[in-house]
Amino acid sequence: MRAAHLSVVSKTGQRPASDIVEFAPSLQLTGVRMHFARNEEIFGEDEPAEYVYKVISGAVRTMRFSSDGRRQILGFHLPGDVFGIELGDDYTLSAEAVVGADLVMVRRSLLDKAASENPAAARALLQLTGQNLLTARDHAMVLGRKGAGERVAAFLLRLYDRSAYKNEFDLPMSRADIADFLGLTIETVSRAFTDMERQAAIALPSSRHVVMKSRSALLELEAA
Amino acid sequence: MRAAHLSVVSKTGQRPASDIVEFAPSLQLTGVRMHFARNEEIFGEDEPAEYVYKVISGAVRTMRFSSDGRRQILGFHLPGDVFGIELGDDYTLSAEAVVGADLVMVRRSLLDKAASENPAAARALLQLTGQNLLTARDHAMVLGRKGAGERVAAFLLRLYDRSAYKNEFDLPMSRADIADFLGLTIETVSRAFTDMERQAAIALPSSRHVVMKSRSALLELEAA
DNA sequence: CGGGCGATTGATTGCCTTCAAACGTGGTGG
DNA sequence: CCACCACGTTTGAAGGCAATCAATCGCCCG
Repeated sequence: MRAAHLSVVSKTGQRPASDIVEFAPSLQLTGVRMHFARNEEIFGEDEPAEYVYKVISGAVRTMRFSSDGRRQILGFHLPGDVFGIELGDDYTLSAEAVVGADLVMVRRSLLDKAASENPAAARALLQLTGQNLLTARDHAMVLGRKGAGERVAAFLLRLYDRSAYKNEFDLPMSRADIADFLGLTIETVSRAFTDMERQAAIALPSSRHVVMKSRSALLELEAA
Repeated sequence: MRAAHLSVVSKTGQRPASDIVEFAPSLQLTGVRMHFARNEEIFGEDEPAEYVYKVISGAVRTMRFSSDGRRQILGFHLPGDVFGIELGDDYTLSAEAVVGADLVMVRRSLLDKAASENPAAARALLQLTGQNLLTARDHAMVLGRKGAGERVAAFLLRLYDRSAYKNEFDLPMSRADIADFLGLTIETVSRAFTDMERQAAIALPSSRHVVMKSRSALLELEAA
């Protein structure tokens, strides 16, 4: 599983197809489209950072582990998102497919070359990194200063804003993923969902499908 | 206080002096040296991001506030550190001097110009942003998955590693600052210090002076 | 010497975790 | 087709850790 992408053949047997990744209007690079199965590793921490990825469909989680095995999910990546950008030689986090996912992988050397030759490309790369930084800081705010209910509300609101703006959306990730993203436990996340349903802020036709019943109620629950 | 830097004269009456900031060996820009008094605001969130700063002496905290007033400190900046880099028009966080601090402030337009004209400068700017991202992710790990004692131990270890490598060092910031950085309360931080002293991992001749007695003990306390 | 602020310590509360059990659902094999 | 199993989720009960509330201490400065 670990080296699946090195051979450019996923263990699920998908054939690669050439594709184009648009990092920005002025930065388009060719890559290879790949499919990863649910829970399949895309890359691991400390491996050489050879590729950059863009999500076509599905969802990806990036994460780090502490020495005693605790997992912190640093982000979820949805269609259109780019992940796996590194400045050093190795990945500083791991990535796995949350559900079956189609990705385009672009050789990192291509991106580096574009950035060094083309100021607009360099600018786009900086923008992407800067955006990641803003997101990480927002998340630090959530982790450092919000209670359980507030964290889950913030999570749903952010996911809602990122989804194609419909009144309802699917959660690609499990309660365990959400818990490890928010610094909580599975049970606490589950209870928060139940509470929000009880308060008629959302409805849960199934555990992975969320109906927004009152965005403003969620905003209040987010509090901070 | 808020607009102190716009006139390039601190309210403490220091006269500015021209100075050079080295962002990287290949990126040196001229700026103005300024002094900020303890707790003086350097810039505020949503203000135009007109300057970038480098710490000459003292210490600076960058932070954000939630709507209900809770404060999250995102980082402490010590001599040699650069802060205040933004990609958008406005600052996305606030900065204050933790103790009296000498800073060099460089017009952001100078940095942008250098980055757009000089690939090495663009590279240096990207590196700085990327380093900030790594730091933010490390901190997310601390906030999301560590207990109180572990957080304080991690904080001390990181500060120790950043200090001129001596066996002891001063804490420029208050317990309240540490608490708001680690997502804890003043009391919990204080108890963690007391515990570490009791376990002979550190000594506290005064509340702001730390003597490293056993780095390995602290590493164990950091656990994750 | 007094005042004020930051830090420490103690007592109690409360929220989240932990431990435990039951539920539901999707997939598989009989 | 249905029984059964596995896994994810929900729910309940109990415990623990950090927050809160409260008081004292110590130190710097006036």
